[in-house]
Amino acid sequence: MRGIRQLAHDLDISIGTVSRALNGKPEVNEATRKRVLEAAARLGYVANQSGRSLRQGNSSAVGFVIESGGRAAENNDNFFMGVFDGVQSVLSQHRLDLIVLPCSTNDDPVEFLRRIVARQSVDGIIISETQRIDPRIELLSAAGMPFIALGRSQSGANCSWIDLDFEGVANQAVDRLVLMGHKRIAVAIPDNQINLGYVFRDAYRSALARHGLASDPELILKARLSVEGGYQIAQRILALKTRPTAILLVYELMALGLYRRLGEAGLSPGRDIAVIGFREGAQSSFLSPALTCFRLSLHALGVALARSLLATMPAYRAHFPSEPRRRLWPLELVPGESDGRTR
Amino acid sequence: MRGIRQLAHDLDISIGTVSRALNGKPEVNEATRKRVLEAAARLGYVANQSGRSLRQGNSSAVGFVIESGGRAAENNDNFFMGVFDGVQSVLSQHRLDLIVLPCSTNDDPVEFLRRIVARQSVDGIIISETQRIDPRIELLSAAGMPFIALGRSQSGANCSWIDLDFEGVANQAVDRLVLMGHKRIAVAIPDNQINLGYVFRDAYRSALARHGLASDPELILKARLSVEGGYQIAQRILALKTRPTAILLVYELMALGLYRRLGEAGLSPGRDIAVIGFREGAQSSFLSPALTCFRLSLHALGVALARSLLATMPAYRAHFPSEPRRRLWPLELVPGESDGRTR
DNA sequence: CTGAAAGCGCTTACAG
DNA sequence: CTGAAAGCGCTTACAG
Repeated sequence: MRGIRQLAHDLDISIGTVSRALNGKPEVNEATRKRVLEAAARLGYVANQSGRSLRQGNSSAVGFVIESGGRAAENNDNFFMGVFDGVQSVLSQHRLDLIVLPCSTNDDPVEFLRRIVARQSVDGIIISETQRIDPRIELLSAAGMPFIALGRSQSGANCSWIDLDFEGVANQAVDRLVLMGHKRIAVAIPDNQINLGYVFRDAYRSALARHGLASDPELILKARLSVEGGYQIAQRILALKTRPTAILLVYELMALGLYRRLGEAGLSPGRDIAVIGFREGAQSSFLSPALTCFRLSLHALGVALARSLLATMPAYRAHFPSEPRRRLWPLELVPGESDGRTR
Repeated sequence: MRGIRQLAHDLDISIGTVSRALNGKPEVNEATRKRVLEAAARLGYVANQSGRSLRQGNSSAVGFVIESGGRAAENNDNFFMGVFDGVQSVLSQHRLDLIVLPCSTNDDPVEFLRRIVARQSVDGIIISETQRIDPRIELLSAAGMPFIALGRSQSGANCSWIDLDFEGVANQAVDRLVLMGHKRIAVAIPDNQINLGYVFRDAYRSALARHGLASDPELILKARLSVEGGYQIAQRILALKTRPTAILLVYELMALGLYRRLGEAGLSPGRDIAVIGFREGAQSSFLSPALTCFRLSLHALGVALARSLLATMPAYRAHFPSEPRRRLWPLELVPGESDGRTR
């Protein structure tokens, strides 16, 4: 005999009472509850999750789908670790567990998600790296699985999402650069279909237009979001007839490759070309020159993701009556040395 | 009606036959199997995981426990993303899923693990960031949960582990530096109880001893494994009466902070002090000077972890008859510019 | 080759 | 306040 049956037998009470005591049901006699709780702690009893899930029709877990391998691994970047922590801090208050589900770049992300949904091992899902057109959103909506996307998409008219405020970043960066006298401002965006690339490019164009500056297609540089991508972008900048005097990077670690290639050409970032990165990382202020970039709290972002997700789940909705379903997450400029303050 | 019952009803056969067909049991008539498989694909039927788990007594999942938040997030570093991918590539061949379980730095890692084990939602576990004395190992052994540790520990005489070959790295690095004429070689290690710090320090001392060099306690520098930790180490080096001429970093991103602080003092890494980092990252070769460091395949490491774990699981052991239970993972030196080649 | 039935470990109406 | 029993969705001996 094992499990709850064993525990009930040891205590000489029924499994129903044990279950009720453990789950904090109000009708249990306090003395009984105390005995049960003590025995459970002593024996290390915790309910088998499959048994609970099967009976209750839910899993008490939320899945967070991320990409693993390939490009994901090359982005030397712990963005998600910080976010997980924020998500978890909210979930744990509601006795929900966070399960991270890494989808290999070799697997089809849609099929991967389809299986997760069908197996019913999570009650809600957070998806990330949203594509411009993202069939996963359709899939989740059709399946009735509560979810939230980290990143906007053109798919899913009604779905919840939180996204970084790319418009705000582009505006602040362009304003700052124009104020310093820059007229030829380049932008580095990803070379794949991830939606943030389009969003950032459009925001950059609008910001230029606001200042009466035309957007030059040769200053929109697509590359991998990686250190190496930054190197290649510098390479392309160096080859231009008329070089930009400033560049805006959608991924901050590109700065390292950019710095390196500029250095090899005898150019100095911050002096010869102004550089503004995207998200502040642990390294930003230690680069030479320190990278001007934008700060956000990953923990707070995770908290917001979890709250907005729970707000879409019937069983938790009541706790989050006025939680926004969609949010642009603000970032705050952190001045560095890379944008030519000293020129 | 839903689930397998619905599917069986649609096909007008029993749920037993549907189950057998779906699970590839040999006794099913091929025509029947084909009908079942087609209907399942059409309707997107996938067995409810709780139902399966409860009946089979296993979960078809392996858990990978990592730390999230706090220090983990500050290590700007995608070590685990690459490893996950390797783990998954092996698991998927055995119809096992990978579930990553982030343990918040606010939670007690032992309690966290205890719950995971008790709930029986994974069949095997990979733990990481092994401590010198790690009660999790005791816990897993006592519970009879198959597991493998990424990182050696003094706990768990018989447990499986894979660890990086810190001795090999220390030996290669010290040999190389001594050959270049260095006699005062410092080492940067973590300021917490993670076992790799002790292992690396001991390996460094032995390597020095092999060359007849004494180990000077003031050259063993403890700091956080972070960019900032590297900055602080440079600070302390600059304050020393007799500075080291070379330094070995157990965490490669410390190099960024170190470079920065040396630069502020008008010193040039590679010229004024030789630097050797630990693991090659996406940035290593783009730093100025490019960091001399050590290469390993994260994917291959993940594959090895998964194989060795499966070798400890009764249901899979037969597939891995001669898989080593313990392994030191070799790293290969990648020469850069930071160790004073040019001096 | 297939069906009927038991039972995995829980939670929860229901009866007392 | 507690117990006995049903049943969540599966898989698998067992019988035919």
